[in-house]
Amino acid sequence: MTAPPPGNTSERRIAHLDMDAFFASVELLHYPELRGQAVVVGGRSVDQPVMEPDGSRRFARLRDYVGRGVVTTSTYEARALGVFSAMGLMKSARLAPDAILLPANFDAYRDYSRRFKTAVAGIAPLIEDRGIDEIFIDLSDFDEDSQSLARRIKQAVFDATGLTCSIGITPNKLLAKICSDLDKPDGITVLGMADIPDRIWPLPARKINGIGPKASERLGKLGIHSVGELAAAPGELLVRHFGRTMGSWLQQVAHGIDERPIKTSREPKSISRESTFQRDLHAKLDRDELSEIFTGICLRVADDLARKGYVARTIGIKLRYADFQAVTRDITLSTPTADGRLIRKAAGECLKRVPLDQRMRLLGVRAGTLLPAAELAAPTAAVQAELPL
DNA sequence: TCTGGGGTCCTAGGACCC
DNA sequence: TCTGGGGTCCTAGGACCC
Repeated sequence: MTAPPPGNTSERRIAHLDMDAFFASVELLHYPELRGQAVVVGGRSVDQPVMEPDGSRRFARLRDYVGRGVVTTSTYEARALGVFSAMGLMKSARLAPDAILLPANFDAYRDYSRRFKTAVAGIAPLIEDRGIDEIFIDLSDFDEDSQSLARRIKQAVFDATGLTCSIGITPNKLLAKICSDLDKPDGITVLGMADIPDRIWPLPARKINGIGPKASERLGKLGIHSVGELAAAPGELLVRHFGRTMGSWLQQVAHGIDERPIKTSREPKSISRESTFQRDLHAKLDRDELSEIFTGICLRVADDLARKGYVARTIGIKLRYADFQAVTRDITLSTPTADGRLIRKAAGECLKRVPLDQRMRLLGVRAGTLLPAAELAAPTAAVQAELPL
């Protein structure tokens, strides 16, 4: 490799790889007869397909669903009918009553997730995990041109899983993330900083990772809809409306600037479990049922902590009332723990600090300020020195 | 017939310490 | 009597992402 010219750092090459309709595509591997149909994955306690005497399979339909589930993923055919992730299943049933409904099978998705990540790592090892179905890859050290590199990675993913993905390759994570979405499914998009005015500025500001529904609505009220309009907006206007941090960030990203490095590993910050009830429950009227659920959630958090090897110094609860308003409470312990009974006790203290006159639809427990369990077991010399004899 | 579950990051006020 | 500021921890809420 040649050294970058003085006064000019060499441009990085960052890929974002996004699996196409991941959960739904894994399901289609198992039920190939559903290819080409509107298929939705989601819901709790959705029936597995039933094998008929003639060897065909009978699938649940969206119209038959009753409950509080949401769409986890849908095939492109279902999306064409207006059915997208996070939409309530009851609502999506109105749009696509005949769509096939399959229960989520997370063990299978995790398995395929490992497979595609391993396949990519065989080519390019500098990978940042971004969840079950997407990754960033640092390709800066390759000499190969981006198109052929992308084709090679996509082929490796397909060979390992039978699944397609879409890849964006650009100088940073921000642009790569936008670009992997520009030619979906099964696409490759490569661009450099010089392409920003033509390719990025016409896009809605909402396409930027970090500009969500609230921020894009506030931008809209300022007459800013596209990334280009955001780039043209006076910095002082953005800072006035969004604060200094967010305002200057908006200005940076609108010009495609993003220096965040690829993070190949990271420690978890919190571990939590939550549960939405089949029906809204009342603290007093449904006391026993609620107490059992609460303890169960605490024990699952304790189990997760133990399995992953962490102890937590803060324990918190989350509660969502029937009107969907959410409240949280948390408490810091003097000693970090992964013990289910201590977590239950701490969470119980938190629950006492919350109004319980309204019915609730959700209860959750969170363990935060995590510490590797090994560090608790072996206190440092400094800590030991402070212990009384 | 509304709206899952697992996360991260940011803000902001008050306590408390120096 | 009036006048400080910075830093960190704790807690609550909210935006956002997959």
